[in-house]
Amino acid sequence: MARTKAFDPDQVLQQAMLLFWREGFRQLSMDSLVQKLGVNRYSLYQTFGNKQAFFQKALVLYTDTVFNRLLLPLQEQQGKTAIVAYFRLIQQQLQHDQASAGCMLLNASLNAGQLHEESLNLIKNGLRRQEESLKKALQQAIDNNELSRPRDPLTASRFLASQVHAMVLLRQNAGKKRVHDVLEFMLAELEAW
Amino acid sequence: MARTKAFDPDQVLQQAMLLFWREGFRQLSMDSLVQKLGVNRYSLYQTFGNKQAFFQKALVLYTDTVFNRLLLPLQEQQGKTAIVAYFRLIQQQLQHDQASAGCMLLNASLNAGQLHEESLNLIKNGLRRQEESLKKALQQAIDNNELSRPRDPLTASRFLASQVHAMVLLRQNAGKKRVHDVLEFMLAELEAW
DNA sequence: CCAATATCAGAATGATCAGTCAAGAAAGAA
DNA sequence: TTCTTTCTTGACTGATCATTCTGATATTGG
Repeated sequence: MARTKAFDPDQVLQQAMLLFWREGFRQLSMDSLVQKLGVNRYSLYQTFGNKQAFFQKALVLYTDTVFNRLLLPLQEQQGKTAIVAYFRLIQQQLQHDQASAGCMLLNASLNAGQLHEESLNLIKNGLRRQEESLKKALQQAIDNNELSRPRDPLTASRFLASQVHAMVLLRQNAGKKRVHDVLEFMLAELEAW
Repeated sequence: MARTKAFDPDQVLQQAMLLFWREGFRQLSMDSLVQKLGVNRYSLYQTFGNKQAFFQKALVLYTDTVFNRLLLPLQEQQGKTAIVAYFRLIQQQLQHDQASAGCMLLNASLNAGQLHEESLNLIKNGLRRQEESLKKALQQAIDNNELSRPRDPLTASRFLASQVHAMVLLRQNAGKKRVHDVLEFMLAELEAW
């Protein structure tokens, strides 16, 4: 019936996601995408829509394949164990070279001014899921009497989410070892909770 | 001998600093600066140099008048008291409307790709001063036996600096009350150190 | 009041940006 | 084969960017 695409959209979207993650929406130009993806401009527009839609698709892919996957320990394990497992997983992920790009959701939220509402909603939802997963695990920890002193689960979950964000952002400016050490310190504090 | 400037460079730089702080180097165009400062393009170039130099001057002004000033409690007080006073000052500052712009140094460091080396050095030095001020106060706290258990001052100072950064960044995405609550939580944790 | 000189204003330059167009190439259906 | 549909290509548009030029205009020392 018609000519077939000369590229695999899924694979190209994956590559584009990595680029948007590293460079951000505004910094990454369509010219640059054309060059780095090896796909023609117009083909990109026909396949993914305009730049905003393209970024959004990349954001969804990131959330599904990276962000949500990191939340699994919080959902599959219980209480304090789940929280520690989550922090350990973050610590491990931050040792990868890729991690110097930080978190695509956090990066995007800090440059919220350049984005459109749909993208902002995706970001907000992702971060809300993170906070709620932490809150659920914290509530379990409280119910199981795992904490040495009482803490409000809502504020504590926000505190813990901020801790994770701080480590991710630290990784963008500092080396792996430093992040590992500070996270080890943080885990020692958490053990004393 | 010659005509006098129709504007006060110091005052204009102050305004420009607020704009660069809020909007960032790349997002804030010279067109926009011309319009918002009410000063002619060419006059800006003659007075402050190119955009990069202009941003750098704004960065220096920010460091001198905002960032370093916030470090004073760490230098004027001692040990744990100094640290708590610093966190309290941060908490108070984050209640201002202006604070939703975050920290100019942190913002800039997270968009390091857009900046030139001189600006990056200014940022690195500022953040290093923060970390070292915290380390000094921590060392005092350890020497005075103010901590309930031993902690490595270097890692702990990096941890505390990250805490502050996390709160500042939280303020960019969340409302004042939320930041206040989480910081109150953090101070309660710190009390137990 | 004059002349020297710095400032001002707006237009102009060349680069880069997102997005579009028209013509041709490929792939399957008939 | 031939036709139709979709994809590809590279040039093109108009907007925005940082920076500079030019021709005034204003100020101040003499």
